[in-house]
Amino acid sequence: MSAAVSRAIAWFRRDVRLHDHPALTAALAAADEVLPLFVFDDVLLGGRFASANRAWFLLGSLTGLRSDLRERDGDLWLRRGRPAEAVSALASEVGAEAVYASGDAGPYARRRDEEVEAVLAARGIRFQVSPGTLVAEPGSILSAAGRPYSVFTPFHRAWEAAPRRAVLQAPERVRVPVGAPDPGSVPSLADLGFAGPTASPDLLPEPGEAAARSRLDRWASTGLSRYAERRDLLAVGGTSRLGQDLHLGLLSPTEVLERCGGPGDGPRVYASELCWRDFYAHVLWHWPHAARGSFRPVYDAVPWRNDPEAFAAWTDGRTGYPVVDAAMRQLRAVGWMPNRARMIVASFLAKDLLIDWRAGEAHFMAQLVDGDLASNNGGWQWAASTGTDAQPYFRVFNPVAQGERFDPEGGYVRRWVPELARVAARYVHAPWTMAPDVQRQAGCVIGQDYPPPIVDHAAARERALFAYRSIRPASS
DNA sequence: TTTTGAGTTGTTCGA
DNA sequence: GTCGAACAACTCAAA
Repeated sequence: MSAAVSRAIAWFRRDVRLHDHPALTAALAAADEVLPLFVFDDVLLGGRFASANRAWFLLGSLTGLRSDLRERDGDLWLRRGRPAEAVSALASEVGAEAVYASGDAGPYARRRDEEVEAVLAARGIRFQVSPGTLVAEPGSILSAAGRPYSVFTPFHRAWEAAPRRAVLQAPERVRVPVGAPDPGSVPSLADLGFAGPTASPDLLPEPGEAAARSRLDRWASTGLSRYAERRDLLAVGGTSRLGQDLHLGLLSPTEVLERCGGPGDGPRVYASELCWRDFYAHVLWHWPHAARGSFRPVYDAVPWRNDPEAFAAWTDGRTGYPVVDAAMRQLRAVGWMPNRARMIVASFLAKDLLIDWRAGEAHFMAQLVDGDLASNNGGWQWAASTGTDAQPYFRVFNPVAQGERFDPEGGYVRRWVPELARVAARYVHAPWTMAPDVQRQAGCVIGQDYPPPIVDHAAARERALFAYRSIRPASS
């Protein structure tokens, strides 16, 4: 190695892309030779929120990143272990002067990066963090009093007013260090400890940046303009389906926001959803305790029921409420469900079944190909009325009314609950109301072909209201 | 410091 | 069937 040649590592984490990548761009600007690296972190792969579906999506996306880098004379180095050790060992081995990475606002990621920075600093290696996983950097959106926001609407106003960085080009060439060690091969899912994705692979989104970019192209040119009217319609598929691409950073949220601009309600409402993603990441940055318990600690006292059978009925999609069961079966089959369905099943678990929302949060993280700690946690706490800017606790979704409103023809429930295939629309969200002869004619006898409701919604609602009221400090 | 207006996504009840 | 009010007070953000 010549003394005149400077070297850096570009450490990929939740930014598995080449387009609009500030950390990679900074590394390439600062160093003559850049070594792209991904580290399989056993803490994440085996942690409480590990997911075979996301691991599958990650592996496919890393394969894509490696081939994209190779097309640019580069490569992708793969290591496994504790990041502080793996990154610093490789940095020393190749004589890197700096390590560049995109910031990650999660509680574990912050601790990990503090440790990495310290270990690198002890060896005289700089650790530089760039933006790239959120539109606005955590800590950058504050009220006039300098305090973080815990209500969405004022956050949204400040977020819209904040300056935005420019979208960056993908590099044309990535020159890697001469004589660098073996890059290593992409492991199998089994190597990472997973038998296989829990969803059917042909129903999971195609991994990789190229596939994500074509999803973005299609979304920006077709679905986006009708997003506002169609996002909640369960049978329509009016949402972007870009969640996994944003979670893994196959797409930069800044670029997605720029591509999805324009007049009309569709772009406006979609941009606000990107803002929600930032909002919940900022909330966890400022209040990391929310990752483990209620944002408002008083709600840790809700008397949740321990009911493994009811929880299993919920995860299996056999609660007897068609829209809940359809959504839970879709989740298991394809590793995804639309946001409206997430709200319905979350409300059902937390309110109708009065089961701790954290059990539902964990189930979602195990299954969702787009599972994201901050967004998932924020959504669950919203549904359970325990979070920032939560819905009032006395709002309890009625699963029949939600079904009738957002799946009026019943196409969604019939697709995922085939027992209901021949039930007429007027009964399809409450099949137990069919007279016995109608049940027989529809091939859906309650208690035989399809379960009766696991709880009576009206009674369950009263139970939830009582339970939540009981822990209010003002109540007597 | 005090005050005031506002707060993603609903449901139920009674007129 | 449609409509408005009640739900139950609370916290936040900003004037």
